Amino acid sequence: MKLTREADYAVRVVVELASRPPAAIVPSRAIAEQQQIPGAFLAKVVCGLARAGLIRTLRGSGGGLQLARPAAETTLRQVVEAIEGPIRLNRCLREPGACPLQSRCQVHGVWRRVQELLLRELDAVTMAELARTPGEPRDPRTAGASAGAPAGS
Amino acid sequence: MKLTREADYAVRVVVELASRPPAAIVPSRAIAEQQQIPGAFLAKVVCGLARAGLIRTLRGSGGGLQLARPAAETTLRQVVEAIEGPIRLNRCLREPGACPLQSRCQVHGVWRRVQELLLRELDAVTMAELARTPGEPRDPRTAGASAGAPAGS
DNA sequence: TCATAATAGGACTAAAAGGATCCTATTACT
DNA sequence: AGTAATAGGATCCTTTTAGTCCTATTATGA
Ligand code: FES
Ligand code: FES
Repeated sequence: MKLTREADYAVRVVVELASRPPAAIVPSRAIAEQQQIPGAFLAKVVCGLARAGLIRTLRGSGGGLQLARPAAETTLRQVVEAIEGPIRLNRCLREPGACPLQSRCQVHGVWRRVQELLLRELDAVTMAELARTPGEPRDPRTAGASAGAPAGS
Repeated sequence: MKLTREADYAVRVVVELASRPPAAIVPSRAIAEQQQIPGAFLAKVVCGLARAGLIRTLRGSGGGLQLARPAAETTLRQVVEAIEGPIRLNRCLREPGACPLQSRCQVHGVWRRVQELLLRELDAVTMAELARTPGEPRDPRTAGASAGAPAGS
């Protein structure tokens, strides 16, 4: 019932890319330092993101990572599912027929409803929104654009 | 991002108990058959539920499981958390300070909001509601206490 | 052009959690 | 007291997760 570490890192990577100028090429090492991700582990995360088509990678000297699409067109759900696969709260929601009791299972409907709610929520958040730093002004120009800033923990 | 199997089983156990007469004593074997849970694994699930105080166990011949409280007073969240521990979508929501970036992390607020939503939803569902079978009538023979071995399959 | 340095890509290994099973202690019934 | 039925806990195996290492690829500069 919790996000994997890899997915957490993935989100940070995309947010970091989204908070830079569009189509900027950023070496993964810079992202690792900025977001406190173990450098060696980052490679694996990047691989998953690239395979899902969310980012583009450029090898060789002067290479790095680049958003494949505008940040506003990538949702939080897409990033998480790129790493973890489709979000299904329970096994029977992933493989219909896995549970022989499904027809008379009273809880099934609840899980499905909650999952739908969760997905809708994650779909509603785009990387562009997350890129606007609430407390720390990364880019001064966009400082006034952000709406109500949620309070930190 | 998915429920553990053990928690899934736990919910079924409590629902099964809730759908019988109040304070009924049901041997775990009957529950295992009714809910298609591996009999040997069920012991572990039961142990967790009993330790959390959700059910009461009676050892020895004629013993079995029993709801510790009225079904209406136990929520879906309580059952899940009894097995999995507190529901926290991300590590930084479990241990504040685990992530050094928390102050400037843009995603944190989103996770917290979604988690809050999820918890509220699970809190709103009681075992009594789940016990009422929506469309399918439960087998009348097994509605009583521990009579004999229920008909197989 | 060729050597070199910088970079991502994928294979590999250790650790943790999940899933399941066995055996033992306890109770009631005969 | 003996016996059968039942939960409780300890234990083992499997799967997933987290992390590291090495290799292939590309641009750059001598
Ligand atoms: S069959 Fe899906 S939750 Fe029970
Ligand atoms: S610090 Fe909690 S999500 Fe980033």
